[in-house]
Amino acid sequence: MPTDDATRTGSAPMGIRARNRAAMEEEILEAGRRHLARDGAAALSLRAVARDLGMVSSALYRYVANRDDLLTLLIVAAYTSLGDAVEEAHGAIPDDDLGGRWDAIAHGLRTWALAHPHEYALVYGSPVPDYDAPSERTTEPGTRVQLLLVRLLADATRSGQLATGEDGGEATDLAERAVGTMVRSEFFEGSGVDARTLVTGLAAWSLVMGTLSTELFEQLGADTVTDKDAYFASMVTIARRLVLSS
Amino acid sequence: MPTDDATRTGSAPMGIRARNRAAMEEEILEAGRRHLARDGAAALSLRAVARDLGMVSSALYRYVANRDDLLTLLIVAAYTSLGDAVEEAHGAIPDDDLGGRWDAIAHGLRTWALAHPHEYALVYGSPVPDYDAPSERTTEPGTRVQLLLVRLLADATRSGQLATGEDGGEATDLAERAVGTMVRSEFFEGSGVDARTLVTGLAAWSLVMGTLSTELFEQLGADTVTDKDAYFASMVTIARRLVLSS
DNA sequence: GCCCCGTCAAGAGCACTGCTCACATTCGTG
DNA sequence: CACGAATGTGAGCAGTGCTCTTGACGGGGC
Repeated sequence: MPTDDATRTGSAPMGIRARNRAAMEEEILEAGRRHLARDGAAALSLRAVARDLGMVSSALYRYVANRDDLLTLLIVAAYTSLGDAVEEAHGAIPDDDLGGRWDAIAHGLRTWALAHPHEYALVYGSPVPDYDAPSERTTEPGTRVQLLLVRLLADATRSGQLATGEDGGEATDLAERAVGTMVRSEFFEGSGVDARTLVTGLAAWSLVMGTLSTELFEQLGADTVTDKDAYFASMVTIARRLVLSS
Repeated sequence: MPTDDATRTGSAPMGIRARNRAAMEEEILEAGRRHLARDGAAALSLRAVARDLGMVSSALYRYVANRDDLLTLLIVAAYTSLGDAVEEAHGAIPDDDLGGRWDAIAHGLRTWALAHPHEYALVYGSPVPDYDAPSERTTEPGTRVQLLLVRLLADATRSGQLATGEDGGEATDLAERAVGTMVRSEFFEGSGVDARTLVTGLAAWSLVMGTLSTELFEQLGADTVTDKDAYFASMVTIARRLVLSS
């Protein structure tokens, strides 16, 4: 009498291993995403995923090194899904409509986040305890949206559509200290973006992310905000005016 | 031969229950906070804190209904600790120095958050799976900082130190739709704060929270920001200028 | 055609978790 | 002082991640 996972009732009728490895990995990711959507990252259970796939938990280790590895797979999947969604929304706007591009990025982010709240929490929420994301696998897919932002900043700089900050040298000094080396890295090579602009752009981004996190993580209180779409739109507008003059 | 928690070696020599209930609850909270700081909320283990206290896990249920209840206790403790810290920082600034008060609130928040990262994540990070915070116990302590902000907005309105937004009626309409009923609630009774101002204030707050979450949850990338203090100060300044003219 | 070895799944087992319950002990109060 | 309420104990159930041994299968080399 089996004492482990074999308590599952039936199904998985024929030739599990007929499905080749790639398909199996795809199926695991799919099941993982289902469980993520239902229970969240911290409660993600390898055994449950295995049960879902009609196999015993230990068999899953043929495809996935451990729970952290599955988490990593889900993280890059989330980043990819998010990147695709935001890039698509952004791509529908003409290049010279900078304000429209900003709005498209922000609202695209929110639309995706509302559709995939747990995946949003996975990548932008509090880190999962005892899990370190391997940066060599996650940073590149996790930078795609930020890349759009930087391009937007560069285009705004080039076309002279940056918002005019009236403040003096104090803020510029602070900005230089904060992101000076970053703005002079090869990443910003020839973009014309200066530290002051980058900091403002990051502020706009933080404003949007903070708003979104507050909404998704339900810190708004129940009846404070009546129209969440209008609320987010207000925030996006304020953030846009921080960066762009148009 | 015991199979459960009794594998602890010794100690707890005399009269555990000599310490009265209140002291015991305090001790449980203390130990819970230690474990929270080490392992994070999602990994918080009742058995581990019981072990820490030199008793068997089941005994802990005399004081705490279940894991969620312990979590709730830790949440209100975190909110209280945060509220105390921020209120103290804010209290050191003269009432008429509105900009100073804003900075004190923001930097007070960050100082506390850096000192208690896991508690910050507990209250402002992604929600713990399968846990619903009982709002009747958490909202009141969780609103203290926001209360300071609202008072600041009211004072700025009263003394005419609000930043002058140049944008037209569109943004005002949006703001009205977003927080209209909130700004007319008894909470804002007689404060003079209008929807447009409230939205701007919430934007400033979201900007700060977004910045802080990004820093604490390590989404900044390793070598992007060189001077995190300067970075945060930049953000606080930008946020302040969103709201205040001074 | 056969055999050998790599791939894959199964299941047992270890250490941990939350939670419940029957039992024992002890304290404080009537 | 005695009794009842309060408190601590340990066993037990169901679940978790992960490891290890065992066994079934099947394709490539001879």
